[in-house]
Amino acid sequence: VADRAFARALLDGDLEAAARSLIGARLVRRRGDDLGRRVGRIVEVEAYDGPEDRASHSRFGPAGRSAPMFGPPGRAYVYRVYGMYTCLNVVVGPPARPAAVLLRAVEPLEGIAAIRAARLRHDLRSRRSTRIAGADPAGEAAARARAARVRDDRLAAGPGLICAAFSVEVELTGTDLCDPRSPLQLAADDPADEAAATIVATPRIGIDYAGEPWISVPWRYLVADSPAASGPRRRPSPAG
DNA sequence: CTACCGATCCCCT
DNA sequence: GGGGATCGGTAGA
Repeated sequence: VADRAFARALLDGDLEAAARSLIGARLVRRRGDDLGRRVGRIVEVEAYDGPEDRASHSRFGPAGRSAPMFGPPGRAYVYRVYGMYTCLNVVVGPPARPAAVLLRAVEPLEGIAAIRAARLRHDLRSRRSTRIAGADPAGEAAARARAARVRDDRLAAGPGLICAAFSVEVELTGTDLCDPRSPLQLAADDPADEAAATIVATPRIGIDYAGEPWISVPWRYLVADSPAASGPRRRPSPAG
């Protein structure tokens, strides 16, 4: 089944509308490493506006890592955070308004074995660098056991976890996510799908340094009650 | 449930 | 030299 193109025009207007248009869209990893095709549904995003938004990386100006935010909509802005994770943004708005939407959670749909393998690879790479060089078979076995217990719908339940699960590295910054030839791209949602999805808005996560009003503006959008959203979750609820 | 903590590295604030 | 658009673990109420 061919992916349906994601219309770039959806990203070129109002910031909130652009962010909401990404909820339900598909994130597709087509190639770029030895793992197979992976597809997931975007269920949680956050909007970051121009330099006046004191939580937005566009406040650093067009010369640094956030340069893609000052370019055309539909490209990726990828950066490393806290040393060991990466975050994936979709650039939105015209270049005159440097803004982006952070992808915060994705529900795996296809290629779940590959998604799980990519996450395990990331987990093992992270912990290997924390250990003295040499064998640590017990620790590695424990890491593998932990990874095996993660439910399918939690495999990309956070901005760092998306990038681990879809092999998004900083080298992919600037990639045109609306180009079907790209190794990482967006695709439209299933027309028979998403109709019943209720989107809720909350303040953004992890930006207390920005001060008000930026701490409180409700620019985090997520599918209500999605089991794949970020943050701690209990076991699957019996009645949905 | 809340709170805190460490890992790790690149960009700057 | 400071600190972060994270995450998983631990301790305690």
